Amino acid sequence: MTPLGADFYERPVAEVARALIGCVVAHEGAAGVIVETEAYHDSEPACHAYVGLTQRTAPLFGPPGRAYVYRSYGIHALLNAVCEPPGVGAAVLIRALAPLQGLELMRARRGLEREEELCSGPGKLTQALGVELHHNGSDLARGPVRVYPRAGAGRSPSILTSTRIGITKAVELPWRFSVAGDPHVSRPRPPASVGRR
DNA sequence: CATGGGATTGACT
DNA sequence: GTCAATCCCATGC
Repeated sequence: MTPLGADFYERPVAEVARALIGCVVAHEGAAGVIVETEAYHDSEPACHAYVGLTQRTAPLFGPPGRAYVYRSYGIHALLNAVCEPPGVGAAVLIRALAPLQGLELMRARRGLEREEELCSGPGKLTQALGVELHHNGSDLARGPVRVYPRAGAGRSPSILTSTRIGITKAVELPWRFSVAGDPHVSRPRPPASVGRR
């Protein structure tokens, strides 16, 4: 299986966020299917890159297909995929996974048993996969954190479009994408009626 | 150099 | 439902 290349990420960030649903993230003996994402772009104030090029935001303005990992609330590492051409600050936040492989490793890292709780949130999935701050800027095609295309010939999942959560600015943008009815999506879960496609 | 604010989670009332 | 934990870094004095 060949990981997704830079060309996959070098297009409008909301488009990539939707396309990443169903793709697979793998690291260090564990992997999961992406069931929830959010898009961020330097043109809107909820995005870290809104402040322009700084030490913190440099990876966002770099080449697409790299990881942007940062610490949230002093506790959690959050994983993003950098998108759009160099010079544009944009990324997709990976918000939730359906555990696929390495479940026992995930349980050990999380200190939990229930499969639904292993990766159902952006801070949870990084802990379950063992993704840390030092992965910031790493290449998502070359690893150690890798992203693979949607598996097999199966139909694409039914995807809900809703507003992003946990932010205070630009809350109206419909840039949260999730698999309809999937139990691994983080809370609050979008209502089943919102933006179904 | 000091300060303030999070793209969250889990424990507790 | 409420709330604290805890650290990076952007900003302002």
